[in-house]
Amino acid sequence: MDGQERLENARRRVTEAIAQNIYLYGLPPAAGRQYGMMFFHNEPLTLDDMTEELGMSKTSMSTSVRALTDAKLVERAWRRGVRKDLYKVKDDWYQGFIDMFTTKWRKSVSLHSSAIRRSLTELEKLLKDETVSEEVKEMAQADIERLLYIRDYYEWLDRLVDAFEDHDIFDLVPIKDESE
Amino acid sequence: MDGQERLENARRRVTEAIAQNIYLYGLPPAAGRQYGMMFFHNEPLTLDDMTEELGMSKTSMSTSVRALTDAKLVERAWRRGVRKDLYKVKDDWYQGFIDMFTTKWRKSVSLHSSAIRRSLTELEKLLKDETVSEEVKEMAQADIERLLYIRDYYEWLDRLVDAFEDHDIFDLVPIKDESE
DNA sequence: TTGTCTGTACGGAAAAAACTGTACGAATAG
DNA sequence: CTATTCGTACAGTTTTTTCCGTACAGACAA
Repeated sequence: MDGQERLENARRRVTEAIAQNIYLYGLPPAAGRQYGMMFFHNEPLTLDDMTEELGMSKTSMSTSVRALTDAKLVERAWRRGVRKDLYKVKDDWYQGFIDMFTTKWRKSVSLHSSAIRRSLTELEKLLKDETVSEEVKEMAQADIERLLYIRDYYEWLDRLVDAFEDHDIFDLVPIKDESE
Repeated sequence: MDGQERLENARRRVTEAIAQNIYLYGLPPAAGRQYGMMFFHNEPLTLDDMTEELGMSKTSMSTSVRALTDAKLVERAWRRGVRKDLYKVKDDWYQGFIDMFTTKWRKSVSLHSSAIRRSLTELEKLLKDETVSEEVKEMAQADIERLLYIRDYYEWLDRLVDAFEDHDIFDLVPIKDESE
């Protein structure tokens, strides 16, 4: 086994690990392989480069590089004299994690919060309604308590996302200082 | 619209929000609907209850309640005199979030760490090899630096998971005190 | 033991997602 | 202006995932 091959082995192992975990970022494994491939290239790559490297269609490269860009894992690069779009991996993985975490959970919080708010007011109204049977009111009361609990939970989750977005999380879990 | 119906509306809205976000726990929407349904029931439910409530097959109920259990979102309950298996939702959503977070990311860290470790030693060996061309060695050197960076990142991620598992996260982002 | 009931493994059907090739709009070069 | 080149929308195909019905193993009752 020559040097080139051993180098590729080392790269492939890590790339495969990325591919198998990229689902945590909501992306399919192929996007992970694409990312891994880009990660080990010094130069920004064009869609055609990727097509050649991975042996997949250019359309696939286009759609998944877009997904990677949306996920803030990849960004466009510019280089004078090159007309094609160039892409490179963003190199701050800590920020990448934070971006993923905040966008995913912020969306979840917002969706749930509005649903909870609406249902709560609807149930409160129901409690005051004379025409509603006592039996239904009891169930509504129980539901309200449940909703108040999860409302608090989502409020906590929102503050958790804040803590990541504002980098307060690094106070609790600091990044290892290189100088140590 | 009568009271019963309005109650069901309120429940359905929240359940649908759950269904649309349960993918964050790695589960399909149907499992989310199942969870939502269970959430609004006071009593633990059997598989047959769920089949009736959701109009889905018993096999589906079985597989997805297992997935929910594995995800620590649901647990088995016992009730004397009932031979069938009973299930209820776990009521600590904070712990549920932590369980999901830790299992998912711990697995990711461990997979990556071992891949990185292996590839690093392979590349180090390659650097010391006389027969390997200088050109390849340069690429290997660049790869090593990249791998050292992400090794630090995963070490940080591991500590982050610790912070959740050990509940240190509640120091940074406290749960709202009910008495306030 | 035999009969009944419960949960799940398994194979196939239905639904969803990923991937490809063609075709076209936008941008640039000449 | 025309010709070329790039990226992506779209429709169709392939692959993967989800869901169902049957059948069976295990537990319990009698």
